[in-house]
Amino acid sequence: MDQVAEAAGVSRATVSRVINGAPSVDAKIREMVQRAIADTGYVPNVAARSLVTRRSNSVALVISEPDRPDNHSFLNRIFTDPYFGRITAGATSALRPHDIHLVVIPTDSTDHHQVVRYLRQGHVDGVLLISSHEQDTLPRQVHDLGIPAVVSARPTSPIAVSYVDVDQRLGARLAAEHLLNRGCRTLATISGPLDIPSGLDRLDGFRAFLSTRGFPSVPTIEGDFTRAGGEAMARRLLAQHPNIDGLFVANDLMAEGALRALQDLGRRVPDDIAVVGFDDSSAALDCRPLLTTVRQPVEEMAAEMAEVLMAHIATPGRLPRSVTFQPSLVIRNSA
Amino acid sequence: MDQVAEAAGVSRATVSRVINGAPSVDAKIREMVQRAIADTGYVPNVAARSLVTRRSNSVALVISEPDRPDNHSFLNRIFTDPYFGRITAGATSALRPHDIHLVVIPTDSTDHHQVVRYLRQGHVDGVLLISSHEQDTLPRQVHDLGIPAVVSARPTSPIAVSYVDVDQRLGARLAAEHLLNRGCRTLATISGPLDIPSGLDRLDGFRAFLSTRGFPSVPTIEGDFTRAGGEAMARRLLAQHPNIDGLFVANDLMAEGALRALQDLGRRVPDDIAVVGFDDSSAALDCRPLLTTVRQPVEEMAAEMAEVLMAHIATPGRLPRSVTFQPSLVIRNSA
DNA sequence: TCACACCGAGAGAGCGCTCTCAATGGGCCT
DNA sequence: AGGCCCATTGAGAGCGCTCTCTCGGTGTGA
Repeated sequence: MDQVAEAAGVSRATVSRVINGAPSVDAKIREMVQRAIADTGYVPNVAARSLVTRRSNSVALVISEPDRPDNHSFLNRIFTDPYFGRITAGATSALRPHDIHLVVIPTDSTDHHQVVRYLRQGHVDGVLLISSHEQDTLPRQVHDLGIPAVVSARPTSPIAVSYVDVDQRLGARLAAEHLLNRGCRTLATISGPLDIPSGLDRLDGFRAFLSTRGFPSVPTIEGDFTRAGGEAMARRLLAQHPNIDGLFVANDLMAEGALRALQDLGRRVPDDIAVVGFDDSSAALDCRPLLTTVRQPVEEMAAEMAEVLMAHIATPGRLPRSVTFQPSLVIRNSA
Repeated sequence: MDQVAEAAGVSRATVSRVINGAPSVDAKIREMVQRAIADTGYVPNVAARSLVTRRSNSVALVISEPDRPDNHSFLNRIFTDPYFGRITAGATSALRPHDIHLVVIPTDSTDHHQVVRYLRQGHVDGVLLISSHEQDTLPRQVHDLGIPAVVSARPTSPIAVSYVDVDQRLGARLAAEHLLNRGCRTLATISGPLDIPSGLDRLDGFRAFLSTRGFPSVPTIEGDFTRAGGEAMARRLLAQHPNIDGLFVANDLMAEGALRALQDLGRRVPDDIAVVGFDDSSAALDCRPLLTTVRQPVEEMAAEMAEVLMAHIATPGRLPRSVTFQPSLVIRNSA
């Protein structure tokens, strides 16, 4: 930096001002400094900068997955579910204009300690926390750290924290309505894990709406949000209730598996049985027939999370607030 | 830190020594300091530390994907292909004991500039670079930066850089051998993209071995390593060559798609046509029938990449070296 | 013409840590 | 017993940057 200052014939302070875009610099001097920077190939030292600004200009995207008793590692699940790619894309797009970097940290409950230590050390200015598991203690721990944070869904315990969510119940209702409108009269659902709020809310919303329309009870089977789980649950569901003609599956990945099971069982979709998914992820387009599904604007939600987080970082005392997005129905070929 | 020093009745220097595990500290004093640290809840400031040590204790995992003309974003591809989850898991496991953090940076060619800037700024001590695309300029750019780096595959241009790879040709040979041993006599392959070394090498190895066994020409169709691509290519291949009885698909994801196509076409697997994949990823277990495939020890390879990188970081002048892993055949039900 | 205000640039003090170098003290050798 | 050496600890100088405070210079109004 001293080199640059000397090359431009100014003081370090002025070089700093130019780099940080301070308005009070003469245009000519600014230009000289910029040329000097280009000539010397100078790159600011981030450590020194954050030492004084107490900003790292990066935020963590912590993806907290419960450890389930299956043979797939949580990393594998995270990198296989298109949902997380959309989250990353959305957050990145919002952060990039502010030149803030995203550090992706996948975790399961076994290394919460590591994550907390990382956050405490001040590597990042704030946290985007993707946590859906009800028993997950990470939201509370992060909250107690006092570091700015935004959570991806309504927290299960009453923590004063900002969050962004989609109206899950409304989404389920859209699915139910559509199935009824098509003429389906024997509805069923493969729910998500019931220890996850989104799983619970979608099931609740689906049942609640149907009961107002004269369907007091609906065959339900609990799934795990994976493709293989969807396939297995569909098989089991149809074995128990062979005459189902409308199926709501709580996410697209399971719906993809369910469609495969239905095909194996010789059911035509949507003629014999109509299927509606949830998410509108890329998996919906991998399905045959193409999946009718409830669209969750995941990218926009992640971007909003990032915006809210940046606001919290900029204004430390800011009160938590929540933002709810509306889902919409995307009609394709499966229903 | 001063607080801790005062509480323990020692100097800052001694506190620093305790934190960094210097051996020359009296056991009693060490203990006092540790208690003081616990009492005060002291956490070292990483920025100040890296300012003086010139180490960030984190490395970047840069996943560079070519931008292909499809409707899925590269982020979606990265977060959908199980391969990257395995890479992350392997690298993490090797880095964790050294308390080094992994910053995952997905990128396509449009933001190489951003990535390079990030690396130049000294956020990380080194780079694990996952880059397979032949025209990818990132390996060269990273190399020119002079920052320690390890690449995931044999670089296409002759760059003096360490890399870790699997013996692709041998893997393809294992597949070919297995198909012949089963009695298949009309073989074909769905290759990977031919502008990617792994795609090319697998095709080459497959053909080269078969020609030594009296099969001078093998029907080949170029795929794109995606599930949908595998399905489409399998359809096309079988339309042109209806009597194929043995198929080598250059990765598991495409093989999954191919199996789906074969099922649609009414071919029984493996009785009518045997299928061998490549990777042994979790997708192999999503297949019906379970996929016979060439196992690539991706986790181990990623861990090795991390080890080599740490060696480079510890010894700046170290000469580049390459490590090649052996693939193995995993026999399941599809062949 | 003078005083005042305001704008732009420089000087210098840290940010919190590590690490070298010097100092102190105890043990051991002669 | 004296001296020397090694083992520990303390003191203090930076690491590279930002930012406040100060100062010089120019413009404006009376």
